[in-house]
Amino acid sequence: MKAFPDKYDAKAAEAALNARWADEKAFQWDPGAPADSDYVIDTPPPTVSGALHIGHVYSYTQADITARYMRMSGRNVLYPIGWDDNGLPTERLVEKVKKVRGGTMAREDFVALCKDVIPEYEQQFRDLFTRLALSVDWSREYQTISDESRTISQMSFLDLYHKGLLERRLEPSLWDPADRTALAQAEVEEIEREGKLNEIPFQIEGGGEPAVIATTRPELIGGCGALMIHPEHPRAQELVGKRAVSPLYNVPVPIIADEAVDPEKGTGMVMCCTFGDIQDINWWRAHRLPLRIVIDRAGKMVDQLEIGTDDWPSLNLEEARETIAALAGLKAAKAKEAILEILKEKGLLLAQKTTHQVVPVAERSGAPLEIIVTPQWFIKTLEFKDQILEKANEITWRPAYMKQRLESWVEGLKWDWLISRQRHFGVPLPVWYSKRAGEEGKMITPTADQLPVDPMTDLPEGYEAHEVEPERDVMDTWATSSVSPQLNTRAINEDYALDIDSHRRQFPMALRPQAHEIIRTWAFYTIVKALHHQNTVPWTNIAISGWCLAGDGSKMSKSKGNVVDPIKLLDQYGVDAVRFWTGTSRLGQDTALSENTLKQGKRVVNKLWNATKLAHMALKAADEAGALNPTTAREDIDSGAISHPLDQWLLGRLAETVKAATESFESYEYANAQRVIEDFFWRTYCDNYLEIVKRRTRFEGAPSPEDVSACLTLWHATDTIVRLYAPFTPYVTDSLYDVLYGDQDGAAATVHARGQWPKAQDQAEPGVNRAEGEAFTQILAAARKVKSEAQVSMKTPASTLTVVGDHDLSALIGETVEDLLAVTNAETAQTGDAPADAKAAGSPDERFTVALQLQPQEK
RNA sequence: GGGCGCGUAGCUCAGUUGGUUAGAGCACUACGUUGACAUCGUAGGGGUCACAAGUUCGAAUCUUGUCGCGCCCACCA
Repeated sequence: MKAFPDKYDAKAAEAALNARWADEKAFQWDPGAPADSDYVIDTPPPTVSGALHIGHVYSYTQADITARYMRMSGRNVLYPIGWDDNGLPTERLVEKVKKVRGGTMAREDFVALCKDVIPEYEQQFRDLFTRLALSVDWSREYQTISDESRTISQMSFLDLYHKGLLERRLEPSLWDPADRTALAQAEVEEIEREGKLNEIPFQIEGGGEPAVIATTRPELIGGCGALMIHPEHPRAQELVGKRAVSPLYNVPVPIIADEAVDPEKGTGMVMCCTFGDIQDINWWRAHRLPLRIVIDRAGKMVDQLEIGTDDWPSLNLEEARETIAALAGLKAAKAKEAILEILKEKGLLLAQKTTHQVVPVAERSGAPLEIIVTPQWFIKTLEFKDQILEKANEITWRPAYMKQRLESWVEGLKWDWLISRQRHFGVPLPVWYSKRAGEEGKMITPTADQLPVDPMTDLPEGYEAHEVEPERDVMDTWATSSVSPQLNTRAINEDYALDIDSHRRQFPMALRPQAHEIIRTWAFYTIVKALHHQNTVPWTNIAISGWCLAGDGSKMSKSKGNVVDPIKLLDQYGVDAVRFWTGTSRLGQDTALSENTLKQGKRVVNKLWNATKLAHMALKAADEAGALNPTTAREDIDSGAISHPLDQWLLGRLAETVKAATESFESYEYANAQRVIEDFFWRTYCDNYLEIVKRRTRFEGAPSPEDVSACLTLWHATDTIVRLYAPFTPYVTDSLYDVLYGDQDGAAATVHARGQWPKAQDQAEPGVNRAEGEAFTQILAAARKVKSEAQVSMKTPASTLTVVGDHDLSALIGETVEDLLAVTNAETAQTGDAPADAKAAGSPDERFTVALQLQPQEK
C-alpha cells in the first residue's frame, strides 16, 4: 500500500493516467481471448465539421460508462473509434478554413485541400475523447475516407450492385439547388412559413367557364402537364375529358379526375407540374403525363423550353416565349414574384390568400428542395420494408420505445435510398460507362481485389482512357458510415472480405450507441446494409442517447448564445465530475446541463478521496502491524476474521449494492447503478459506518481481533467502492486504486482492466445482520436528533443513553453496545424509562425513542 | 391527423412486478465542527404525485378521458 498523497489534483491525475493507459494499452481488445467473451461496440464516428460540442461529451460518455462496465465485468471489449471525415459537412469546413469553393475547382485539388485540413480537426476530437477518458482502443482508429474504408465501402457497393439491390435510375428525385446535389429522403427537413395560395384561371378549350386552380407555385405553370380534379367535384362531369389551356404558356393539357385531389382545398382543382411535389410524381406516373422540366439544377428557370413542338404545343407561342424570356435564369423564388406580376397585369390572378405553408428544405443548406430528373444511384428499400422491420425487432432497443421511431420512419418511406451525390469529397462510386462501339453506356465495375478505385483516375481492366466515361458522383457519407460495423470487422460478407475471420467472429456486434436524431439515418441505413449483405442484424443492442440541453431545458444553439464549451466545462469541474453528471442521465432522455449535478459530481470525487484517506490511515497501520491479510469479504467472514456484527452488516449492505449495480448495468441502466452506489457510499458507508468504526481503527500497536475485523472490512469496502465507481469516475478511482495496489505484485495495473468488477461470489451474504444494522442506525439517528434539537455538538458527552421502553438491547443491535456508546459519546446504555433529566427524540422510522442525559459542555 | 415520451418539493430528478408515513441533491431554516472531507456533518420546514373518472382492501404506480410541454411520422395544390 502506497502512502496517501496529500491532495487530489484532478488535472494532474487526468494527464498521468492517460499517459499510463496509453502506455499499457489498457483498452486493447485481446485477440487471444475466447470469442464468446467478445463485446464489440459500433462507435459513432463523429462528423469532422470543426465543431466540438457538449453533446459529444454527453453521448460518448454514456457509451463509455457502459463500455467500462462491460470490460470490468470480464468481457473482451472491442471499442474502436473513427472519424467521419468526408461528405458535405467536411467540405463546408474545408471551404471555410481555406476560403475556397469546392465547386469552382478541380476535384483532385479540392480533395488535396481536404486532406490538408482534416488532421487538425481530428486531433481536436482525439484530444477531447482522450481527456474524457473514453476507453477506446486507439489502435483501432479509422477514418471513413481511408483507403481501407473506401475499399469496404466500395465492396458494399459491388455486393449490392451484383445482387440487383443497387441500381442507377433516371427518375425524379429530391434535389438541393443550393448544394447542387441529389439528396435522400432522410435529409429533408421542413420549415414553416407564410405562403400565398394563388387562384389562377385555365381557359377551357372550346369555351366555357374557366377552370380555376389554386397554387403556391405559379412559377411552375410552364411545367403543367394536366389539370386534376376530384371525381365528385361539381364541375367534374362537365370538365373531365376536355382540355384546359395553361395561362401565359397557352399549353393545352388534359383535365383528369383523380381521387387524390382534395375537394376541400383551394379551389378543388389543381395543376400537375413536373414537379412541384411528390403527388405530382404519382400523377405523372399514373397518367403517363409528359415530362416538362422548367427548373434546372441550380434551382433557376430554364431559359430554353422546347415549347411549340408536337409534344409540347402552345396555342399562343409568342406569349409563351415572352413568358419564358421574362423568367429565364431567375431563381424559383424570384420567378414566382415575376410571374405573379405578369399574371396580375393580365388580370389572371383572381385571388391570393395567405396560407400557412410547410416547405421541404435540405437539412444541410436550408434551401427549398426541388424535384428534378437526373440519373442517380438507389439502394432498394421500398420493397424491403417488412424485412427491415423484422430486423429492427430482432434488435434490443434501449429504451424500447425508441424502436417506434424507426418503425414510423420505415412505414413512411417514399423513396429508395439515394446514395449518389454530385459532390467532390467522398468515396467514389466504382463505376465506368463504356464508350466502346457496340456496348455504349455499359456499366463496368471493378473486381474486389482492385479496390479502392477512383474512376476519375483509375481505369477498368482492359480499357483505355478514351474507351470509358468515369462516374463522377461520390457516395453520400451515410453510404459508408452505414457499414461502420463492417469497416471494423473488415469484411462485408463471405464474398467481399479483407479479413473474413475477424468478420465471422465480430459481426454482428454487441452494441450500437447513438443519438436519437440519427435513427432514421445511421441506424436505419446500417440495418438496411446488414439485411442486404447478410440477411442479419448489425448488432444485438442499440442504446439511444438523448440530447444535452441548456440549463433551462431549451435546446443549445449558437443563435440563442447558450452553447457551452466542453473544454471549459471539463476545466471547471474536472472530467470525473462531468462524467458523474452524465451518469445521472438516462438513455433516450434529453438531459439539461445542471450546475447542481456537476457540483455534486465534484463533491463525490472529493468524498471518495477523503473517505479512502480515512480508511487508509487504519489500513496502513494494520498493514504495518502485519495484521492486514484480506482474502475476500465472504472468506474473511467465513474464517471468522471479520467477526463484528456491524462489519458483517456493512459488507452485507455492500453485497446488496454490488448486486443491484450489476443488474442495472446488465440492463444498460447505468444511472440506476450510479444511484444505488451513491446511496450506499454516502449514506451507509460515510455517514454511518465510518463514524461507527472510528473506535476500532484508532489502535495503538498491535490491533485486537475486533480492530482487525474493522480493518479488513474497511479494506473490502474501500476496494469495492473504488471498483463500483470506476465506470463513472475513472480518474479518481484509478488514482485510489493505485494507492491501494500500486506496489503489490500480481495486482492489475488499473482498476479498469478486464475482470475488475466486484464478483458476487466474493461478497458477504447480502443482507446479513440487516435487522441489527438498521436498529443500530435508527438508534444512532435518534441520538443525533436529541443533540441536534438540544443544539449541541455531536461530540457532546452523555452520561446515559436510554432506548426507551421494553427492549432487549443486545437482541436488537447484537454485541455492539460499545460501538453505540463510542459513536454517541455516551457512558452507559440502558433500556426502560428515561431518566428525568434526559432529552429524548424519536428515530426516523419511529420504532425507537432515545433519551440522552447530556453533560454540560465546558468551554 | 397518427404515434411516442414527459408532467412528483422552489429547482433538477428517483420511485422496481400496486403495499405502512412518497425519496435524493441543490436551495431554504436552525445548530454543530482542531485530524477524511467547509467540496463537511446533524436536524428541520416544504409535495392534492398535472386534472377527472374508474378498477382495487389498497393507486404516484393499472385503465379511460382531459389539459400542458417536448419529440417522431404523415399531410402540405
